[in-house]
Amino acid sequence: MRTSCRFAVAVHVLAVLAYREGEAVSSSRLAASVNTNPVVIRRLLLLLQTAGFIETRKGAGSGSRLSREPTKISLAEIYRAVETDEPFASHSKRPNQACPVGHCIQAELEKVFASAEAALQEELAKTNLAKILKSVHVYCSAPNKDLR
Amino acid sequence: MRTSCRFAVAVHVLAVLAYREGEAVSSSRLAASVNTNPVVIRRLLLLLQTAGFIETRKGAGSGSRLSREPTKISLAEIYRAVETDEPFASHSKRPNQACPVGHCIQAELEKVFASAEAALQEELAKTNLAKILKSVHVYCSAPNKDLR
DNA sequence: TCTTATGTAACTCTACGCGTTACATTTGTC
DNA sequence: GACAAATGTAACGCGTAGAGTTACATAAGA
Repeated sequence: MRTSCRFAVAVHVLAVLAYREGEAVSSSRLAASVNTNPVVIRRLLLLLQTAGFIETRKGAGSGSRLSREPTKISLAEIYRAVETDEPFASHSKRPNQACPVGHCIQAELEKVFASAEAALQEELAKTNLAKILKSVHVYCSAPNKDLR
Repeated sequence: MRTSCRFAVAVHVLAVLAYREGEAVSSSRLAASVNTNPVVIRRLLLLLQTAGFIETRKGAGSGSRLSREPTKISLAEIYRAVETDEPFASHSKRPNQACPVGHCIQAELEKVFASAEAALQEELAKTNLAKILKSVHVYCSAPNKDLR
């Protein structure tokens, strides 16, 4: 199976930015929250910029902040922004076209893959960043504690 | 993303067995249709045996055949039989528990992942092997031609 | 006994994601 | 202008996983 944690980290990062409500957060601080390397975060931030979720500025005291309301960012959009491949992969080599099944199986599978992928994204679209953030607030009784 | 083509190949193999309607098919012939190595097929056949989709016998003239009607084999079952990992992966390292977001983001993500995975499988459950086979027949005007 | 086929181990090749270091560049501050 | 802080980005190493391949022991029918 595909096993990239980009989607998980992307939601995490955006949740932190939403939690900080417009304050600029550096890649180092985001990396400290995710527990990874700042460069990994910066690579991800580029994708989130392209998708229009965040703005990033260079220089001292700068960093990234949300450029869209958390209610306007669905998990499906985040998924599409950072996940390049589809969850399904077809044959690595072309099936034998002389076999009736091999001849048309890929076309059939493509339809199945497409509908499954659509169902997955529709489910993700039901949740947005604000909902995720709400859960964070529920679990976190002391929201003003120093986070890194 | 996860990118194993096991699911695609599994559907392909089962479709060939369904097409052959109970006739024993060797891993070599299945491999020829999929266009891969027989050992790759055999490894997959073991999973399909465990799932109860097929029976396999050794010896001359033997091979695998379906042990369940194509209408009784849904794509969701095939998916679960051969795909070990989930389409989503969480953080590679544990998030910073001192951060409010890091502290509870994984639990929230698990819920999201579970519902998305469920939606995906529900969509796959709408299709079964018989439907796939039907499409093959539609496309294939000469079903008795020599297939390998 | 011979042939055919599976089960399975062991190995290589390849691709990819993550992590890391390094550095040029930009931007704000003193 | 000098300095500090931050991003953008290249380059590399590491670990993992799937696919493909070879080889061989074992089973089963002819």
